[in-house]
Amino acid sequence: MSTSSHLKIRRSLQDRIQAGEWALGDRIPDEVALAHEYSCARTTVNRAVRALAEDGIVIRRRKGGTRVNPTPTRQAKLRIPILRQQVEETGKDYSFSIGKRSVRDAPSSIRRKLHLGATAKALYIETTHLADGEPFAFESRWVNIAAVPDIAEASFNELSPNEWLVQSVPFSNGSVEFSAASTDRKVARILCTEEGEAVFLVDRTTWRDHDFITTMKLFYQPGFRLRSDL
Amino acid sequence: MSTSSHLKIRRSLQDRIQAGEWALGDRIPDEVALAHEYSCARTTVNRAVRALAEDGIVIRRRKGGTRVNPTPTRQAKLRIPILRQQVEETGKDYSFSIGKRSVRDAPSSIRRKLHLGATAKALYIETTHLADGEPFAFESRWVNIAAVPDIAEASFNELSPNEWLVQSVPFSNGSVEFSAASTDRKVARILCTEEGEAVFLVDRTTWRDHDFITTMKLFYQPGFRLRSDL
DNA sequence: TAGTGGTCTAGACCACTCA
DNA sequence: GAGTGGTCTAGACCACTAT
Repeated sequence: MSTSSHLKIRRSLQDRIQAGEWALGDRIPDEVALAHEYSCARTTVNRAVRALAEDGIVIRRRKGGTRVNPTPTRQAKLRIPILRQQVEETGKDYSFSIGKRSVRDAPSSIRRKLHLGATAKALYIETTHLADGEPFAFESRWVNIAAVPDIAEASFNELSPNEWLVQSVPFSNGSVEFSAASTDRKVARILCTEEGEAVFLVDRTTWRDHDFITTMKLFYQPGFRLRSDL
Repeated sequence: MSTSSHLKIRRSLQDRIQAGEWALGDRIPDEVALAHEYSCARTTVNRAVRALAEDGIVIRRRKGGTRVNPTPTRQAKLRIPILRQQVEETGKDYSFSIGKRSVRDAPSSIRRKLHLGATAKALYIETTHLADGEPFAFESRWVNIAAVPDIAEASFNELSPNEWLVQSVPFSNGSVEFSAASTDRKVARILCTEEGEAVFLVDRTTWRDHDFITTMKLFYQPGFRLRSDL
């Protein structure tokens, strides 16, 4: 199970940078030199250094060479799991219950967000996600029916709207926003907590090409934490 | 400015997956077949498909082939900028002010977190980060002096503790946790907001190899949102 | 203009794992 | 055992950009 050579080189270079062999902003040897030093093909060095660049450790420019990133900005890769997975990872049973479900005129804020016309109808669904029967998160979602007509007939007996959409429109584009919110009376009741409590809020909007699909707000149980390594 | 071939192939494959040419869990052609189809070397296909695998779009196994990920888990890459950048990106002027600063016996919760001995001293610093003079975030930080002795003499006239540490110990490891918190009286006063208001909280711990360096809590102004594309 | 990274190729051998 | 991805090589040409 010998580690691959490009990985060894990658780690070696990262260690040398951490050890201070090159300071922030310093230029490190070019690929040909490193290939000679590590006794391998330039392609292999390229792969190693390219990986460091993708992680923001170094910055590369043709002719300018490769330099240690002078403004290190660590990036966390956040996995955004489906709620079912998020719950099951804690060893609990996942279930959900649909609260409201109706086709309505979308309010103007949602019409703007989803680029819908003034007369467009949208599907509104409220879902409570449960862990061992206890409320885990509350989801309030708008779906652009024109983009996903099948959803009008989905039963959501087996799959939550969340999962249904993921399976139906996988790998669409989207954006997420994380913030903190105070529970209003309604959300507090659903999450079995006090009004005004601070909860973690995820705001997510999804589209495919130029068709806006859905937007949702997800209010997590107080105490929820989203964790990631750097 | 023709796009590179591996990128074209990557996009083409992703489009074909989105278009439903292969369903979730389906196997896509192997590298040799794709290389023939796209009239290029297998190496080039490999790079394209490898990128898809890194994004979680497909799952690869030797002998098993490459399959469309049946449980698509989108991952957001969150840039975690230095606060100065975060403020300046909004077009405002960044500044900071140091509140408390003292060397103390670390409380037991911090000692546990940083793996410090019972007698270890630690540096405690409170920093308020300002945007155009208005409070933007409040930081409460513990530093393991044994790991970064120089920090005892740092003046923090130019650089905030945050920036000082990034420059002094770049590319260390760490973890981040995002959550929501209610402001207590002290934090509310510093952020010029009401007690009990919901704020976004970042909890971050950093180490180098096996030396624990620092841990901090960062309370953002109410209304702050952390955004990312999927 | 020259140096450096970006990409591509054709071929090779190996490691894993499915049947 | 055999099929597939994982990696590596040696060489080539190109694209960008610092000087």
